[in-house]
Amino acid sequence: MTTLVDVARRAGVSKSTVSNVIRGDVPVTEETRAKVERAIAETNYLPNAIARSLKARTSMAIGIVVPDLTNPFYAELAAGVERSANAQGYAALIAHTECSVPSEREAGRAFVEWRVDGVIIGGLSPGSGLPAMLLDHDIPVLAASFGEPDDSRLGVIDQDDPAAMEMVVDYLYRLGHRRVAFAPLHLEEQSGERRRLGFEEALARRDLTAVELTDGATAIVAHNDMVAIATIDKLERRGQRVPEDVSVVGFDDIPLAAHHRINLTTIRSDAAEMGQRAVELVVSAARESRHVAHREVQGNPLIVRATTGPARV
Amino acid sequence: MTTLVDVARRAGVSKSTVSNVIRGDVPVTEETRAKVERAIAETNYLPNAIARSLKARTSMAIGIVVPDLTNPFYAELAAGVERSANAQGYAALIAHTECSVPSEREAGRAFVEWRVDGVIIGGLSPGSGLPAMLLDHDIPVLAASFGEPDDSRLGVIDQDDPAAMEMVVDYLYRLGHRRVAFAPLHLEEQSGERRRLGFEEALARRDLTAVELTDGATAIVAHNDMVAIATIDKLERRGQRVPEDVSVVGFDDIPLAAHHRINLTTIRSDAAEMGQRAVELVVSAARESRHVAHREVQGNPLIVRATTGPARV
DNA sequence: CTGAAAGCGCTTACAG
DNA sequence: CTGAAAGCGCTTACAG
Repeated sequence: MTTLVDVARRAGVSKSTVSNVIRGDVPVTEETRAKVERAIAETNYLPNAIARSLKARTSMAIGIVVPDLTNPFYAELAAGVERSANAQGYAALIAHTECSVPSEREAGRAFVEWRVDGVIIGGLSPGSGLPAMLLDHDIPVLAASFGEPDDSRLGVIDQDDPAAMEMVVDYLYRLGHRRVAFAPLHLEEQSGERRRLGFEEALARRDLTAVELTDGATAIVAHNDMVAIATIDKLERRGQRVPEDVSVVGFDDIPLAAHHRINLTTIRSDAAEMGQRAVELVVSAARESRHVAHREVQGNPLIVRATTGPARV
Repeated sequence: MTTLVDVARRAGVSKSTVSNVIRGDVPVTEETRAKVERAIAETNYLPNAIARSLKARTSMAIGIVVPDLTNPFYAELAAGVERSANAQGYAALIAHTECSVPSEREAGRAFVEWRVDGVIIGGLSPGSGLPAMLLDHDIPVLAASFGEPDDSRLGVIDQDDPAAMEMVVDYLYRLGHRRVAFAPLHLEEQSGERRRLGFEEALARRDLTAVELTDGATAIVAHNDMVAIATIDKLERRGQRVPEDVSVVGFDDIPLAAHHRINLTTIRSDAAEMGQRAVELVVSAARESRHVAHREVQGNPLIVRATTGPARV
């Protein structure tokens, strides 16, 4: 692999000069610039980012951790992060953790070893030590789509789960539903409990309590769209009709939710834009070598489609 | 951020010694090891991977490029790659290109600047210069799920698109379909043409030629499951029934294809296992500093489900 | 404007 | 077994 000194030798200048023309923030004679550029082109030289990072003390890389790339919500979040990171000149390191504590620990270690300039977390195991670990190593961290601000250094782009659950329960209540169940995530995820709690509190305000999934629910509120879609699958294979026998509502509004054959009532959440905003916040924190320490909440409207209807009497 | 010399100072030894206990391949007194380990624990030290990489001349990172993370096929491929890369101690750098030539160029530049040890490509724009560029920089490259072996240095885990298309067309032909159309990808992708070509050749063998999508097709073969699912959506919104009026077949067998409400007839392809195998091949090539230069073909069975039926007469 | 020198944080022979 | 030294490929003041 050709290096800076190869180029310098070929162009007959010092390596400082080559570095100067590459970075472009030091004036250079038109003539030397031409010589150097020719040498670069001839050797197909591309600077070694590793060496540059070592000296510059910034990796120009940002980490992203998602529980499950296979869930369109996280895929879009990751894609959004990747796109805007690149646009700002950052590389994206990805970790897919399945909310397993060892994976999270591994990802944390890798990210600090790589000295990433920031990390964006899409989901975590309950009580995960990842954010604190990263924060303690002076890496700005932002929790996207979840997160109690238990650590004031943490950045958060949150969803208002309780408010969303209140809307959902209100809507179902008006449709006459009194036996409502919650379909949790298969993974133990941090905000999982928060959604379920919000759901239960909304029920309690109406003097209702959640029923078991298998206990004759007339409506099911799922932790997210993927769970909702899987729930519909199970229900229908058992011969129950959605929404005639049971209503189902999701969370996320993944693209598939709008499909003619799915047509899922759900809570909208904009993963791509969340990813983009997350990068903005993290990158500006990194540039000022501080933590994000900022919290904002995304609005989450209810989208009514065709998997919900009046309660069966 | 604490460094090796901080640890050395605290432990009262040289930095070589600290390095020795960390890497563990040079014998060290039990006593010094203990001192060093204590210093490491007290300072929360984690070695700087960037410095290590610079010296070791291997980044221990592998790049992955996918056209669209949001397509479950690519998401699973990426997840498979990420998982096995991590298992082997490699970090995963991701690029989402949407088959745009500038994104591909950017990704290529970033990967060689980072001196990644190898890259796995899930899809590319037609005639893309990416593989050659990487290969010329001595980075092993593997094309997963597509790829003419136009460059013998390239690794390929291919699908036998012509054989798959022959199976599909054979199956539809037996069901009586004679007016069959192809639904292409919205992105211009390299293997897109190959699938369509295989499809047309299979038709030609039966003295048939493809009809336009809008020209009264009784069956539609889609480039992949996502396209098939979108096609079903369009068809049904127009009031056509699947499969009564028109049959639809996909390619990939993404998890959703098996959903009760979708139940898509499709060609199976195992993205996760392809990702894992790809990492195996690329990592062993990297270790021996050679190109992958190996080609294998994944088997792709036809999975008949409920979006296909006898041709409407 | 250009170049020599120091240094980023490690690893790796090589002495001792 | 332990440490001093050189070097990975850059960048960054600082002379000239």
